[in-house]
This record gives sequence, structure tokens and C-alpha cells, in this order.
Amino acid sequence: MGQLVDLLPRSTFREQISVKLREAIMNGSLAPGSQIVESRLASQFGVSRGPLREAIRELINEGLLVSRSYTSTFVIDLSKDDVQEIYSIRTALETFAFELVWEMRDDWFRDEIKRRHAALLETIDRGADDESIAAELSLHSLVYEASRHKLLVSMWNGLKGRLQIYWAAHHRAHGIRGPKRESHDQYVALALGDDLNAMKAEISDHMKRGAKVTEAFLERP
Amino acid sequence: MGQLVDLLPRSTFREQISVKLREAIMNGSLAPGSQIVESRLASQFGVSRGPLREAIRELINEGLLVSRSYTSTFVIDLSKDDVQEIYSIRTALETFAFELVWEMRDDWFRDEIKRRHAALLETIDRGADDESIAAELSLHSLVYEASRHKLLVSMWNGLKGRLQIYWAAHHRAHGIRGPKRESHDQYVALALGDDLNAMKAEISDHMKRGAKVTEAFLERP
DNA sequence: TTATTGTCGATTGTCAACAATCTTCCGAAC
DNA sequence: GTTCGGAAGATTGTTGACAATCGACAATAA
Repeated sequence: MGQLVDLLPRSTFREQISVKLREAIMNGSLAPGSQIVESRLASQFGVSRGPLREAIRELINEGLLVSRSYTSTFVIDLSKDDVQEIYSIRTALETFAFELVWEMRDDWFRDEIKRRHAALLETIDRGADDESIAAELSLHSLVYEASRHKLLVSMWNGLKGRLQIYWAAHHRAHGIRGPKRESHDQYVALALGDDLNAMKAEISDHMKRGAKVTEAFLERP
Repeated sequence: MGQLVDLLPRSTFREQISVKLREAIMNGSLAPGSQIVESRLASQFGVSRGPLREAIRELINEGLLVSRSYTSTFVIDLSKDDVQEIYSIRTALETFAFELVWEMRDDWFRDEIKRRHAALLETIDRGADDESIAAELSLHSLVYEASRHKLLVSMWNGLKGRLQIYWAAHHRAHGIRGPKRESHDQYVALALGDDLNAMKAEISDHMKRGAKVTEAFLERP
């Protein structure tokens, strides 16, 4: 028997706030380094500090906020080392994901990777920077999703959040453009091909390029 | 300049509770699958539900507890798939850690790995099961610590917690002994040697053996 | 008997007031 | 001028009461 009506989205304030907060950080309404004040945010959201604090704790655990006891809470501002670490772990995790997926690639996988790549190209052509970032991350997410490895997916989601903050904030601050049009041609071609080692090499290169570009933001005066 | 005195351990209730709770889960006072009731725990700890809830959320994010809105929260009970996933990710992460560390291994690393291995052997000889588990995890932790990769360390800590719960609980439940005496001879020897590929192969084998042993617990009637 | 509805206890979610802590700044002592 | 101390303000931490939700069981009607 099918679903007669949609499930009502009954969720707690904590859940709603944590997604709203995440959005606000990702889209730059809350800039990296800016201070979070519980009482102010609570009244903005129209809730009390209780559920708000729990949502904040969630983002702290995800590494999106940092706090000092009794004193203050801030949106993270990634350092050069942090970015380096994220990219190096990404290389390890995404390589592992491709190893898991390689023999399981099916029509759905092939169609979906083409679809997400096309979506990425479309946002680039439209000049929609923020959407390009999301589209690029969505393209990379595919292999994690396809791996059916829950732990791996959750680790990737953690990294993804931090990368997105970082990119979005710096693009806005410096007027830098999103991903280049041809940046994922090789990645997608190899992911559809039959040479796993070439794919691994491409992941490694791709991440090195990404780390370099991203680091460059930080060296601006 | 070094640290003159220890930092005073002035911490919030939330912090204290979260470590106490983690301990209670790890040492089996709170068995896998058992229910957590906020009001009961709060009065046991002598605090109100506020900070307790925040501590619980922390453990939920770490994957040690699960909760259903408005209904109940439980200590996790790992499934066969979960264990499989933990070991497979461990293989990827620990391999990556050895790649990072390999050329940086120094006297401290060599001394420390021998020291931790000796400590493991000592607990095994004493028949101290719980301590053996901690000692084994401490031995494996070394390469993560030595990598100086903060993200990698934090991911490992997440896995470590779940593994420890799992092992401790099942050892208690089934009267199974801790790690075998010779289980890490090869691992330590290769970590001190000069063949990175052999080390990687050993990690892969080691994890496969671990996954097998651990899974076996689950198949008991 | 069986399906439906109402009720009740248990548990988690939310709130608003109050406490503890940290930082800043100002004034006094030297 | 510098250092010390302490008050004031800002922010997070904690509390106890109250609200919302869920699951089970009893009451009811067909």
C-alpha cells in the first residue's frame, strides 16, 4: 500500500534550528569568525535558549562553531593547516569510496554521475557561484552515497560542511569565481571508465589542485 | 615556556557528565541496548536535566546513543554491518596514517610503540581483560597521534569509542578473552621496519581478522 | 470478537528566571 | 607611569516547572 499523504514534518525546535543555523553559516549570513550570542539568536528564532544551545552544541561537534566556556561562541575560521588536513583526508576517503564502489557501478551510477556533472556545468554557465559550490559537492557526494557505507557517508558530510563554509565565505569575500568549467571532465570520464588506478591518481591530483587553490585565498593580504 | 602547573580542571557539568557517561557505557555499567532516562540519570548525577541533555546529545552525535523524539533514548547495540563498516574504515584511515608517519618515524615513535606493546602484553599476562582492550586501542592510537593530523585523530577517536563499547560489552556478556598475546607482534615489527607495503598489507589483514572475531560474537544464539 | 477511540503514564521537549564565570575598565596605591 | 584590585557588564551555564508527544491499555461500539 502506498503513502496516502505526505508525512507531516513534525520536528523539534532543536532540529529546525540546527538546519537553519547550518544554512546561515553556509550561505554566509553568519560569516567565519563572527560571534554567536545565544540570547540574541534565540530571540531571532523566536525560541528559548534551551533548544538553541542544543543546536549550537551540534554545530560545535560538527566543527562549524567553536566556543569558550562562559565566554563566547564563534563561527570557525579555517586556517591553512585545516584546509590542508581536509583535503588530505578527502583523498583517503574518496579513494576508499571508489574502491568500494568500483565493481558495483551500475546504470544508475553512470546516469547519476552524468546528471550531476551536467547540473554542475549548468550552474557554472549561469554564473551562479553559490550553486556551483553545492553542485560540485553534490557531484563528489555520489561515490559516497553509492558506497552504501553509512559511516563513510557521515564522515564525508562532516567534511563537506566545512568545505562549503570555507568556499562560500571566501568566494564572497574575494569575489573569486566558482569551479572552472573543465575542472571535472577528467574526474567524470575516469569514474565511468575501467582503470581504477587512473581514477585514484586523478583523485589525488584533484585534491592537490583543490588544496592549492583554496590555500591561495588565505595568502591574500 | 612550558606549563608551570596543571590547568585547573574547572569544567562544566555537561563536560563532566559526558565523560562519566562515556565511561559508564564503556565499562558496561550501561549495557548496549539499555534505555537511558533523562530524569533518572539527572538525579543520579545530582544535576538538572539541562546539562544532562546536552551531554546526551554529545554522545548521540558520537554514535554511542540513539534517540527517538519524545519517546526514548538507548545505548547503541552495534549490528554486524556496523562492525564491518568500522573495521573497513579503520583500514583506510590507519593505512593513511602510516603513509603520513612513515618518513617521520623517530626515536620517540620507536620507543613509544615498544612501550605500548609491552604494556599490552603486561595486561594480557595479568588477565586484565578491560585493560587489555584499552591497551590495544592505545597501541593503535600511536600512529594517529604521531601523524599530527588533528582531523584524522578526531575521526579515530570516534571509531575507538564505539569499538571499545562493543568489545567491552561482549567480552563481559560472553566471557570471551581479550586480545591474544601474539596478536600484535607482526604489527609492531613491521611498524618498526622499512617496508611500507608490508605494513599496509598487515593492517588490512589485522582488520580482517578483527572484524571476523568481533562478528563471531554476534552469531551466538 | 474485533476494530476504533479515549485515556493515562512515561518520557522527551521547551521555557524563563537565576547563577557562575570571564573580560573590561576604572581608580587607587605605590 | 605602573600595577593591583575590584566593580560592572556581557555571556554562557544551570535550574525547576510546564508543555507536547508517544505507546500502551482500557472502554466502547459494531
